[in-house]
Amino acid sequence: MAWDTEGTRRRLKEAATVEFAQYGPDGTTMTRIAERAGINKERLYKYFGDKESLFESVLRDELEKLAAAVTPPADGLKDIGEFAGRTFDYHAAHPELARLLLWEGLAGGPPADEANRTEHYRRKVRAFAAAQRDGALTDDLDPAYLAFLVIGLAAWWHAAPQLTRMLSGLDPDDPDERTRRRAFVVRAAERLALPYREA
Amino acid sequence: MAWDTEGTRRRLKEAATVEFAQYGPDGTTMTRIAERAGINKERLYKYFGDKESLFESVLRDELEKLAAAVTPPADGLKDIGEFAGRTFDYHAAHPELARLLLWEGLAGGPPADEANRTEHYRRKVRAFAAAQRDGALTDDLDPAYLAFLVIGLAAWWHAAPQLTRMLSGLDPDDPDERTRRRAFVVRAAERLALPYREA
DNA sequence: GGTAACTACAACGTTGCCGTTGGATTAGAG
DNA sequence: CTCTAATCCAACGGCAACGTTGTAGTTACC
Repeated sequence: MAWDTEGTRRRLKEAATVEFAQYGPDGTTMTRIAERAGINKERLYKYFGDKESLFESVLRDELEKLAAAVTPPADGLKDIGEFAGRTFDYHAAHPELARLLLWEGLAGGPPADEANRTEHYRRKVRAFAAAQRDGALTDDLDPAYLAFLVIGLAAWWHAAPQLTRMLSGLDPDDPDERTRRRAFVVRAAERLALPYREA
Repeated sequence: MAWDTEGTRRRLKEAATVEFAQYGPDGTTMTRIAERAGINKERLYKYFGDKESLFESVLRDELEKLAAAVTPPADGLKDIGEFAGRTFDYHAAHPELARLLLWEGLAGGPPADEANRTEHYRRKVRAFAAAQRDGALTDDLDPAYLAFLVIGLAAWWHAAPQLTRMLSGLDPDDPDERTRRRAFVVRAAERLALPYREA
């Protein structure tokens, strides 16, 4: 069988993603990551260094995937509901990302890949501000906070799964429930961000 | 000096609250809790059992404090903006609670004190539904989701502190920044939940 | 004064994880 | 075939955490 170092690397990182998302940086063990990947633990250290570096590497990858999958709408955010809906879809399909972000936030250290991410968010804020100037979005709210909140609309469900269960009593994995949540996210984003319409 | 078993208990729990909020259930050590409280570790086990029980006890207490401090408005939620604002104030003044809730959510086990909390939330949802029937709130949105989102409005800042820093570049502890955030929360809640007004 | 409860202190056994190492296998490249 | 590089395997040292225990001192209460 041929050497497949890229495959080895990929399998390790996939396993690390699952484990980190599930158990967090503290609760995850390097041994279990290696076992899940079916690869010797020693490979982890050769490829990724220590646990912290591995976590950052995992998070960076997942953020890149999100950015690639959920492109901002070309029409200047006037369809902000759908944009929020698509962000929600991504998080629903990839719940690991939200969890990784929450672990990172709770850990409290400096964010991984901070420079790139900051630039990415600043671009988003500028797009929101531009849409406000065009009248596509309400100028009643600060664009940075608005962008922050739209992200929250999509991710908050994963941040407090206990609350959703206690509040609604419904299974988050039920397809109907997911559809309802998505519709809510879309409408909430519209109510928040669109200029008031005539009643 | 007189025995002060209640004081000992309280000091231990306060120390545990700080440590758990900061480092999470995994990152917290019983030894450090005892050191912070200035009380021998062995007392922890006599009073609270193992680490998991202590965490649940801490969380239960903090939730009770929130419920006692932020009472639902008597006027049937037509002033939902202020209600959201007061919830925000509480979380801003007691950031431990949000962090404890996030740790709990990420851990994934069954929520501490589930029965009481479920009942508490169900009451909230009924209040929202009643306000919708009265026309004080829009009936465009599911009351459970709406309640969930209003909580999120107040807590999301603490869930993703990296994002707020990268998006706005501002210090969350700056008083002016806090005032702005509060105003945003109030307006966002109103835009979300109040019936459309004539433009 | 004697007894029971509370507390302090220190050390313990056990367990588990991190990150490393040395050597044995396996596969490709010249 | 030989040399190099990737992988596996097993074990290691070091450390820190959990939860317990035994002993000694302190306070309340009868």
